[in-house]
Amino acid sequence: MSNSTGLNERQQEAVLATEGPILVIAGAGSGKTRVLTERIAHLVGDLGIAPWEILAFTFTNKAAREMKDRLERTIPGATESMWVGTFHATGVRILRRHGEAAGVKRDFSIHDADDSAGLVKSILSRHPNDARFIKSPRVLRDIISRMKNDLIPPSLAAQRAVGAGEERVAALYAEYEKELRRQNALDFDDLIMKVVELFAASDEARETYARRFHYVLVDEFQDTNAIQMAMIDGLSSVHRNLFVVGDDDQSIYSWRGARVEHILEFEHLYPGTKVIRLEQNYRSTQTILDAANGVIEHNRGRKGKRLWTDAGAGEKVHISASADDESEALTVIEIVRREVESGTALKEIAILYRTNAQSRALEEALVSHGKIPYQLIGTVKFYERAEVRDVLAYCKAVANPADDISVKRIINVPRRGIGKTTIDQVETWAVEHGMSMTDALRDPGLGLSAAAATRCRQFLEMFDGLRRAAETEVAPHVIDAILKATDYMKYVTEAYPDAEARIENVEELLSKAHGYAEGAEDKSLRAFLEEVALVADVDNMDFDSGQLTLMTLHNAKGLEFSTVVVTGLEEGLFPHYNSIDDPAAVEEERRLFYVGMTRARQRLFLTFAGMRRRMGLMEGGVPSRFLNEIPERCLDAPVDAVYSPPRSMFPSRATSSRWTGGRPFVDEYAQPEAPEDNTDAPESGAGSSGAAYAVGTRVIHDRFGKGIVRRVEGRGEQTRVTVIFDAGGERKFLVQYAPMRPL
DNA sequence: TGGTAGAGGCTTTTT
DNA sequence: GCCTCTACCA
Repeated sequence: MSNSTGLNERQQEAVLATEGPILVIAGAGSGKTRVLTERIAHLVGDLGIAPWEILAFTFTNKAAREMKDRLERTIPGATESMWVGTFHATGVRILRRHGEAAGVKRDFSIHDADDSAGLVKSILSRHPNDARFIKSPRVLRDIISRMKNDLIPPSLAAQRAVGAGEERVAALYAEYEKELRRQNALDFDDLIMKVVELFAASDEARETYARRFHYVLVDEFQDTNAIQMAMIDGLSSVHRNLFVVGDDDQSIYSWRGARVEHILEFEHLYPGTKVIRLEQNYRSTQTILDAANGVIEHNRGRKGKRLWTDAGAGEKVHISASADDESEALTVIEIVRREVESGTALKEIAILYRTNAQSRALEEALVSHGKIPYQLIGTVKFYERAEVRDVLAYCKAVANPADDISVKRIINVPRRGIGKTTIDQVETWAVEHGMSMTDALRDPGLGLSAAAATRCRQFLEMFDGLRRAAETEVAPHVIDAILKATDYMKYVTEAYPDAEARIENVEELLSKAHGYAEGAEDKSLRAFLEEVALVADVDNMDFDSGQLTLMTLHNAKGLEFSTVVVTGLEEGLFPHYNSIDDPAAVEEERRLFYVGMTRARQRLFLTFAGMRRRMGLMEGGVPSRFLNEIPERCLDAPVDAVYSPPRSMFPSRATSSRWTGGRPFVDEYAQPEAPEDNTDAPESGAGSSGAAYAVGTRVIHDRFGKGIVRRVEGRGEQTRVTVIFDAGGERKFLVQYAPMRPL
């Protein structure tokens, strides 16, 4: 066996077991990436398997690139014909070749999440009655996405619909699909789903791939959803050499349809599966592992494993409390400063948080401190900036003129006097006649006013010129032509006060296109767009630039750092409000915390704040239940000991907050509650004023007005009530502090 | 048609 | 607290 020295017994077993279905349960830091690459190297280098007979799925493009790089170092040239990529990228590859058998035209556009939401929005605008019952286009889009990921087509959704609401959702879903087809576009989910449909429709297509791929490997298997599983199953249906690596404890994407069950049930799905467990950790200290193990053991739905290391105990996990999010940020800076002082490189430090919104306080503190260079992953993504999206919308429309979402975005940018009225008119005509908007513009029956018609004709002339350019020119030249034809830079200069930064972004897009054209085989605009559509923010992370990294816990998956700070460990934030009532959701939050903790090699810091600005309001919080789940011997101080900041820190801040109305700092730690059995019991709790609340009590809140108590939890000082307000909305309060009384 | 100001919604996580 | 959408006026 080549290059496999230094592997432990279990790892070697995983590398060498090449035939049949294999499930590797790989704990955090157990060297799974190494096993994956060694295994491929073994297949190619020792067994003489052709690279093009191997297919490997990774979670991000970055992971794919890294795997290829590692392989290239072992076996130069091996990865050229090997398929290593995300499910989405692989789906596109298959659909460009064989999509037509599933009704997918070759020049399809890829609609990203924003495009899809825009499409849903325009559908809802045609159904004002439905729009009233659906909170936002995004919500409906997410519902549709979930159905697609669960392999539910519109017809099945309609069949299964219970009640008028679900029937309408199914109908809107059907219309959404119809619109995508009219626009010759696929959304993210389609990139996988259409492959599954293709395989179902054409055995020939399926077998073409299944015969070719003798070995199929899947990384991060715990985060695959139903369509991905169906795709994997189809692709491995001939040779059945399916090798999946995952960790049920690190499943954090159930909200995207991912199913841990795929790991838990793999052995039943694929009889004869060999299961290999990797539990030796090569990353963290024993103390960090003990802390993480202690937390994750509170979950029920897991296969169960216990990570160990021979790296030694190391330092205790550090816990610190701050009065509010601003001082938490200062604490973080202080931690970073000391780490750097003691010789840790900035690029070896990561600050993690549950929600992107938390990055603001941290970033502001870093900016005013001014001496710590940092990179922020994931907030305003490059490809989501308005100016970048504008230029890309031109590209997409030029590559696929049926792409109405893109056409609508650019038809009046820069301003050319084609306003809302005209656009609506064109769109209505297009939808009614089943044609694209650009075709509708050419339709003599459209009947625009003379002035509007002239402007539209001018637009079309320019647009057609760009189309001709796209047929022959490489991507960067087409973008150049777009910028010139529209005088886009001049528009940006005039339209935005921060034009300079925006121009830089456009220039960066252009240079990305140049870079792409230099390396890629297919230099066409369409190919470039494909590349761009599938990159995630994580793909652009740079860990060699000597900067501190700030990102969400989700983004930290698969990474490791010498020092990790997990911030915002408060009930309601982590675990998040939206999860707190659902035990399964809390377990996922716990897994997310587990993922965060196990990113750390040497030192782990956990911080929380007594008050936090949330959507503009100050809200108080108690330490996360997760902190109490860490064995005390692993901590440098007991949670409740750090959680008693001097009261004097508070009044001035608290009284200035609109939300708390000067409520005092909660200074005792609230124990996580026993499973609640009093959900609807009319149990009363005593408020600070001695007022009693029961389910159904009418109340008045100083800020939110009148409402009715829906739920009472806890007792004594910890009594919390959930109130539905007449004005709409539902909120949970600690009775003791809420400016509220019974009516 | 385009500009502006005020209201309202939003924030859980993303390929 | 910020961003986006809408309504209204020029």
